[in-house]
Amino acid sequence: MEPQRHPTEPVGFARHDHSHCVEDALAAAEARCLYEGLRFTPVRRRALEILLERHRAMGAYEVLERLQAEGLGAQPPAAYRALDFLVANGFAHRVERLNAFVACNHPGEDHIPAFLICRSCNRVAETVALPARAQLVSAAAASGFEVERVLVEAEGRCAACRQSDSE
Amino acid sequence: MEPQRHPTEPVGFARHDHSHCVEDALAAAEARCLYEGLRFTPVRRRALEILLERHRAMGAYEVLERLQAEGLGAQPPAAYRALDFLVANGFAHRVERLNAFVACNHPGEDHIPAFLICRSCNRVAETVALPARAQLVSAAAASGFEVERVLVEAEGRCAACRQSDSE
DNA sequence: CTTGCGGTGTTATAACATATCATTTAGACG
DNA sequence: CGTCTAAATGATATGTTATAACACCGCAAG
Ligand SMILES: [Zn+2]
Ligand SMILES: [Zn+2]
Ligand SMILES: [Zn+2]
Ligand SMILES: [Zn+2]
Repeated sequence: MEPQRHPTEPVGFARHDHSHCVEDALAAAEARCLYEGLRFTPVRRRALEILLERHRAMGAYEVLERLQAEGLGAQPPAAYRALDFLVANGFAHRVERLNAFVACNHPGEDHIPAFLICRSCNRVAETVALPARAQLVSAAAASGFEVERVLVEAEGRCAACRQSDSE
Repeated sequence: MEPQRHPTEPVGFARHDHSHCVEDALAAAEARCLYEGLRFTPVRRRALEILLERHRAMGAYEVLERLQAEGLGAQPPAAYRALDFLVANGFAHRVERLNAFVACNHPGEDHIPAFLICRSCNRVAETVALPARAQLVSAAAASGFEVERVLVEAEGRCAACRQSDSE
């Protein structure tokens, strides 16, 4: 119900002060919405908070469950609408491989995300994919294809899971 | 029901001799299965043929429909099993963005596919993503993440669709 | 023959996503 | 302040994609 307070919760695959990262990201989102005239409604705010709390990719129905528990929308469309808003405005990304959503690690930075997805613990780390995009754009140009959006996702195993495997 | 015979049917976004390309790919798959001791059963063979005929990304249920029409399996698992076999052995790829499958353009070549997906006509062209993989692997190494599989998909518009747009 | 394994048939259900229409709310405007 | 409008939400229903689970069959090794 309330954010986890352990100061070294893993995010992506690194440890960090989780309580601050949730608060900061939420505050930043709030500020940016105000600035850009976007409506950061309770459902949307809470949906982002849910993604941030876990710092994992979460399915829409998983988010929905938590919204329901607090009376913020009871049906699938509520969750999808909130998540669509977050994705459309760069507060979160959709991870195609998992049919799931994850809070953005570089909000407000105008970037092309790339994801590292651990197939054991399902955690997701976000990095950037600019070189991949450049390569693809030039490859595409040969056939007259115009690239609008690029999606880069790597599947593998994170350090922690590889470690625990060999134990 | 029977393969399209138009000699300049588009594949990916280029034109080519489609009738031969279906036959050739099927024969090559057959040969490779024989060589590697894989069982190229009627359902699997026909599923690949269906993907090749269209040379588009097809949903599992779309493939299923066509299999059903020929009495080759009536339920979803039949299609998923056949498609899983094709993907596992490199005869086809899964396009995550579309939750769909497409016959491989470089069978037997041990490659990392990248896809160009036209958001208008839904056609898919396959190209290669080696540089993207290298970049990702090195980015991942910093956090101890081991990349096993890389997925690169670009969304945009093909030459034909851009053309017809401006008309 | 018989035993095991891979492939298939079949049922049921899980998981993900959207169309549609009614209702409410927030803000713009006169 | 009222009233209009557009955006957001509520609610119902349904569509789409994917898998779990178990039964059965055929083939080939032992
Ligand atoms: Zn991001
Ligand atoms: Zn892990
Ligand atoms: Zn391929
Ligand atoms: Zn097109």
